[in-house]
Formats: sequence, C-alpha cells, structure tokens
Amino acid sequence: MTFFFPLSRNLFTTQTIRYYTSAAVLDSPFNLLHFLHLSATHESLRLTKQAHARVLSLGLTQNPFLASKLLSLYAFFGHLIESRVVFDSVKEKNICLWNSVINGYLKSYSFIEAFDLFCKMGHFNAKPDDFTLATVSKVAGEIGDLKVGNLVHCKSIKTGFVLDVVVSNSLISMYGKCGEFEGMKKVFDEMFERNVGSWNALISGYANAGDCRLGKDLWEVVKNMQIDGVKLNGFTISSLLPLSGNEEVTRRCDYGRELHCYILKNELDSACGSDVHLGCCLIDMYSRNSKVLMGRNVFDRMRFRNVYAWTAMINGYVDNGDFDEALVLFQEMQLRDGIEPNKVSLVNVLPACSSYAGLMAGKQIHGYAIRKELSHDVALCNALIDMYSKCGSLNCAKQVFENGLFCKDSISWSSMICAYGLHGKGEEAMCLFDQMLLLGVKPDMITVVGVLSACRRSGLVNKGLSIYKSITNDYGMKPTVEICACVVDMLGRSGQLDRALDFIKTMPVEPGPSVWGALVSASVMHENLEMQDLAYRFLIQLEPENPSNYVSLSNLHASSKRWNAVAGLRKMMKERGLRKAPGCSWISMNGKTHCFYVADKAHPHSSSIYEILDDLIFIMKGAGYPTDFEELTQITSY
DNA sequence: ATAGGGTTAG
Repeated sequence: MTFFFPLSRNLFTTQTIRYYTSAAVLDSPFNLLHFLHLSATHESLRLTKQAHARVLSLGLTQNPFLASKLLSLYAFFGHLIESRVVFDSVKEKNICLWNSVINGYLKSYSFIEAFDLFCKMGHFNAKPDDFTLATVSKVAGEIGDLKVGNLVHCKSIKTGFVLDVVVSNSLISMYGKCGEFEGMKKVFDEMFERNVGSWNALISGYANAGDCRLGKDLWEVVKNMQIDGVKLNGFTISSLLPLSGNEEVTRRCDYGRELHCYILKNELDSACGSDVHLGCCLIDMYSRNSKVLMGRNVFDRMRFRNVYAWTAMINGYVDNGDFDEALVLFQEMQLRDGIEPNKVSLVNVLPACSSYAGLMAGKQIHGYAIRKELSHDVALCNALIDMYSKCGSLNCAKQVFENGLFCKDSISWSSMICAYGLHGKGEEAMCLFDQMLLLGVKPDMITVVGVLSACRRSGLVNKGLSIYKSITNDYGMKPTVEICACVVDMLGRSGQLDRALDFIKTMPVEPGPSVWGALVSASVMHENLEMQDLAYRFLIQLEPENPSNYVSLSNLHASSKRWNAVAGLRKMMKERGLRKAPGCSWISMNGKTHCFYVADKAHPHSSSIYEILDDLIFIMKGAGYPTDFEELTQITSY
C-alpha cells in the first residue's frame, strides 16, 4: 500500500532560531525592526511572536514602525486576529498603520473586512492617501464590485491621487476585473504618465476577458506598447501565455513557443521572483497543448519550485491522462521539497485516484483534507464526491454531499446527480434534480447532461424527454451538443432508432461526433445495419482524423464477416497515416497497479494469467455461454 | 534612521 502523505519535516532547526535570537540585540526599536525584517525573510511566525513579546515587555506598543511591521507579518501568516489586536492597541494611528492593516486583510482574502476598515477611516479622522486608494481599488477588483470601484475612482479624482501611476494602474486592473472595459480604457487613456505596469494591467484585462472581440484590442495594445518603446516583461508574458491554444485569439499555432523563446532571449526567467510564476505559466501552456513533456522540461530546469509549480506539473499529467506520473510527483513534492499540498493540489490529484490509484488513495486524500481543515472547501468536496462515485463508493459520495459542512454550489448538485446516474440509480438522480430546482439552484449544462445520462442508463426515456423539454421551455436554456447526444443515446438505447434520427434532423444545434457516435452505439446494440452505416458515414466525415472511428467501423464489418469492407477501411487508414493508440485495462492489487494491453505478454506473471484465462474460457464454454473468442482475437490482434 | 501600494498563478 502506498502512503501519499509522509511525515512532514521541520525545515527550521533549533540552531537557526537560536542563532537569530542571539544575533539580534533586542533592546532598541531599531534593532527590533531589523529582527522583524529577519522574521519576514525567513517567513517565521515563531520569530515574529518573539519580537512581539519583546515589543510588549519593552513597552513599545505605540511605536508605529514596529506596530505596522508586526501587524503585516501576522496578516501574512493568516493570524488576522493578532494583526487586528496590534492595530487596535495603537492609540494614535497614522496612515501607514491604516494602509498596513487594510493590505493585510486584502492579502488574506478578507475583502469585506478590508473595505469595512476603509469606510471607518473617516471616523478616526484618517485621510486615505495614494497607498490606501491603490489597495482599496484592488479590493474592489477582487470582489468584482463596480460600485465600490467607482467610489474609489471618484475619491482618487477628488483627492488628485489619480495622478499617481500606481493608483491608476490599480484602477485599470479593477475595471478589467469588473468587466468594465470602457472604464478601463478611459483610465489608461487619461493617464498623464504610464509605466510598464500600466500596459500590463490593460493587457491582463483584455486577456482575462476571454472575448474574441476584445482579443483584437489585445494585439493592438501589445503593438502600441512596443511602438511606445516599453519592453514586455515577465508580467506581460504571463498574461499572454494562457491564451496559447485559443485559436480564436492567437491565430498562430506555435504562439506559446514563441513566447517561451522571448522569455529565454530576454532572460526573463532569471529575473528575480518572476521565474517561478513564468515557469508555472509555461508548464500550464505546454500541458494544455498536449506537450506535457515540454512542460516537464521547464519544470526540471526551474531553480526553485513552490507549491504552485508542483501543482501545475501534477495537473499537467492528470489532464494528459498520465495518472501514474501525477501520483509520483505528488509524493515527491512532499518527500523531496518538503512542500505540503494545498487544497488546489488535492483537487487536482483526486481525478488520478478515480482513474488509476483507486479508493484507498482517494480516502487518504480525504483524510488529509480533514486533518488540514480543508474539508469545508466546496471545490474539494465536489472533487471528493466525484472521486468516490467513480471509485465505486456511492455511499461515501453521499456522505460528503449530505454532511452539510460546505456550501453547495451547482457543481456539488451536478456531481451527486452524476454519481447516482453512474450507479444506475436514475430515480434518485431525478429526485435530486427536482430537489435542486425546488431550492432555486439554477441548473447548468453539466447538471442537465448528468440527469439525462442517469435517465438513459436507467431507461427512463419519457422522464428524460420531459426534462429536455422543460429546460428549453421553462429555463430558457439552449441545449448543447452534449445534451442532444444524451437524448439521441436515450432514444437509441430504448430501440427508437428512427425517432433518434428524426431528433438529430430537427435538433437546434449542429450534430457533432458525440451525436452520431451515440446513434452508432445504439444501432450496433439493436443490430440495425442500415442505421450503422449511415451514422458511421457522418462520423467519418466529421472526424476524418480520428482513428477510433475507422477501427470501430472495421470491427463492425468484421463481426458480419464483410472482410472486403474491413480491408478497404484498413487501407484508407494507412493512406491517411492514422494509427489508433491501443486501449488498455488495469487493476490495482495490494497498492500496485497492473496494466494490460491486447495480447500483452509483458507482465512477469503473463503465462499463469493466460493459463487461468484459458481455464475460464473452458468453463464458460462448458456452461453454455456463447463465445466468439476466435473472432475477437482476429480483430484485436490485427 | 526605521513602515505602507499596483500589473501574474494552480
């Protein structure tokens, strides 16, 4: 059995701490401040607390320099209460102190508290300055509240701080995050003086919009930036890298590699602090473009890897189906670098349990999440529901869904509905869907696909069709190709092939491969040769590059012994240079996963496995089961 | 003398 959570190592030895405590002479405010600086560079809460104790015992609580550094540090460690206590205990609060405490809340994602304090400044006769406005503008962007954003903008104009480059940059970013692109452009255009950050804020605004129309503006901006003589830096590139793979916006096939070259040529990867982040973006870009090995290359060359970098790499492997390597890295992250996974790491690695490592690994991750008090996170709970249902434990999935420790979103409902569907419990899935609607949770496309799949698996054709009608009529949703494929599958499986074909002809979206594929499987199931041929013709027309279509069709011909047709298809595949990646099966035993391909003799116990297989076939034949093993062998070992 | 801000993530 593999353990994914080794004991954590304490990277801070007692000697180091003793060194720092003895090296600093902690009797003057200046030395204490220096000591706090050391606590910050070593990210040590313990040293921070020692400094705090010293501040208290020397009666230096009213020193504004010490107080602001102390409260910032507490906020950095997530100790917001201590941070607030330090702030509250200072009687004469200067503007730096206000800015530090508001920024502390911002960095700890406590946006409402941050804004609340900003609003209270007036009662204390404190006037916001450029630092305050830049910070609160970011707060508005983070919560995506345009009203708050406009308020900060007005205040900046009134006080004249809008002339400060950083304040304006922050406003640009805020408008971008609120989706108010006109406002964003206006702030930028009206700027009196701009720096690279101004351009970056504008570019990231357009880049994150995910809107092709704005994508055009984006390239204009990048061009104008260069005309203006401002060089692209690490921030710029990391905004542009996530667009690689989006053909609509980039219109270039090797766009991601171009940006990678730019990084190397301009040595942006060695610029202090930005190399980790750029590395993450590169890994992500390569994984998204199915070049996970290129991503690994970047990962291996990074001089410093944080939890983001490890998680990006793990996610790359999971997305590309290499679950084994993902799990190896998940362990190495902890063993080699002593880095603890956070909730995103766990969410990303859970699909590897569903598909590869199995229930026990998934349970370990669940246990770890509970110990680290991460099990209230909705994304993690959703991933757990999904994992448990795919690992065969509907009960555990139900327990996570029903325990009420997290705030359910539409994904939680969808995951549980899908779980019931996967386990053949159509009635329960329908029931949950109704409950969701009653509670006013808005279903999305995924929910509908989930409930329709559940219906088709359980043969609830009429109920499925009525749901289909109600989502279009009552909820005004435009059905997606996937939803239509579900309907085709539902009708097809129940034997209503002609009705399925009629549906395809009248459905509101262009039928894609999934739709014809559903009709193919249904017509195979019901042995309707005419329909099979028809559906396959559309499928191959839509996906001439997908080898699976040819192989399936050829297998179909083989099953009815039409060998000429088989040979013709195989020839066509060869001419088009298509090869199908072989499928495989695997089984986990005693924590080790064994993988098998067709006619695979690579396993060390191969001969005894085949012996048992032969015995089983013999027994099956004896028991009168119909067997076409000869034919199967003929097809698969082709 | 010493403190506080913006543009980037999985």
